[in-house]
Amino acid sequence: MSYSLSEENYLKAIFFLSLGSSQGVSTTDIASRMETKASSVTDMVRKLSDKGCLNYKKYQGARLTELGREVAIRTIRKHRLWEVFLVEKLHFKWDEVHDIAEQLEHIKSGELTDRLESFLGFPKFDPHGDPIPNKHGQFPSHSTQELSDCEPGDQVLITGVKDTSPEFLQWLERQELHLGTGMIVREIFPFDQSVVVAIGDSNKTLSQLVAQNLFVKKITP
Amino acid sequence: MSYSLSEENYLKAIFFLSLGSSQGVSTTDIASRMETKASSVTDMVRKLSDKGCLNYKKYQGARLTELGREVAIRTIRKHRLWEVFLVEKLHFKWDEVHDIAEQLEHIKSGELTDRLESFLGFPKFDPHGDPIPNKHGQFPSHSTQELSDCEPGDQVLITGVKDTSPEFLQWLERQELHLGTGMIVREIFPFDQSVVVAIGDSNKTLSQLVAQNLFVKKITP
DNA sequence: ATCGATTTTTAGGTGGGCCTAATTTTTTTA
DNA sequence: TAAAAAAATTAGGCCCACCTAAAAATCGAT
Repeated sequence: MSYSLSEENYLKAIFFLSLGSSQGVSTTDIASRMETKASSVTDMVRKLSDKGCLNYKKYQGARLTELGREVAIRTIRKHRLWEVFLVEKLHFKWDEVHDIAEQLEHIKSGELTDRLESFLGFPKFDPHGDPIPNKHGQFPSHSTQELSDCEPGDQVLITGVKDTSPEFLQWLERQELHLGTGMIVREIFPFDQSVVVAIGDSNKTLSQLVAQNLFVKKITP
Repeated sequence: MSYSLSEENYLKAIFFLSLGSSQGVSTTDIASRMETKASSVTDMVRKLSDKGCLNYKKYQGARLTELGREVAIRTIRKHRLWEVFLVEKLHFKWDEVHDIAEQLEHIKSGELTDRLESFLGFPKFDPHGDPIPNKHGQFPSHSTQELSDCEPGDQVLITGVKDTSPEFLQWLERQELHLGTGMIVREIFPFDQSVVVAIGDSNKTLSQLVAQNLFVKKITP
């Protein structure tokens, strides 16, 4: 069975919307994420259901089947591997790769994906710190601890970003905050939840919004 | 202006069909090359004409405009660069890359193409010996001398193949005939035009059909 | 429980790219 | 040069992915 570009994009969207809730995903949420109309979603959800990728009953939202999950994960895998390629090999910046990877992820060839993975040295995370599933669809474990949930005294490494928009990524770039950057949480201001961190011998103040979008791993020194 | 996958494929087909004749390209020829129906071609040719890629008058065939030529060459450039990537970096065999490159050639990003070219070291020829246009659309010169047109005594290098079908490429592989392989033409049998060549210290007999599909460069020792 | 708001689906339409069948134009050949 | 053959176009329809507008189902508040 083969899947169109649109089908793959819908399955990916539904996969992400399903994370952290065992409920079916609503038509509206899918429409909002895909930037289409609810009626278009109904059409596609029905079609994907016919193809065995979704469980769907009218007015009850969509749930991925095992098959749908596989297709979604395969697509995510390709997307993230291509992002690594674009950054590591072609020296794109991490805020420039999303749109191109969005196209590359639909190239059909399992052999290509696996060879690309090998060529890249079996990376576990993409340039934004998101985990890359292996060819069996298993994700490496990764931190989902947000900087905003840390406490003064914590020593942490930046391991990923929740918001991967070019705007946020470029801002991080200008602040010299990268994956792997280590810092110590000094203080959290109660009135706006902004976070003061020490990096090397200088301090930086990060807004709550920024802190909520940085994934970190605590290191026990 | 953006071009769909189909539009790019039509322009590529018309480009190749235009080579070596300044006539317009017939609907039938395009249909045959694209494996579609003549009526579909009429539709698309009209559309591409509206877009300024073709000059087309009813019943008179299609001629590429400068714009159409640019789009075609850009697509060919991408195709051939990706083929180099697949063979050189991912170690695909030369008979395996066509279908994948056929998909990759439609990825939209001039920046990607140029960075890929640089990453690959500005290759001049693809794995089948076909010339890769540079970013200005200029093709490097290459040999179009067929082995079948050589004469006994000629020393030649294989520089390309005319037929790039997997069948032919695999056959060459099994015969240990590669790009860059050098040989001396020993004899051409008049009754079937088959060619005897010496490679190292052994002789091989190549059928006329094979010889007509091998491009060579004569070397003056 | 019912009314109103919200969500979801249905109905019907659009453009892209393709098809078959019928028709028209051009070319070939007798 | 007229008839036959070939090539090209038109007419009309299909499937995909999308849309708007209208209808139906569900949810929430009183």
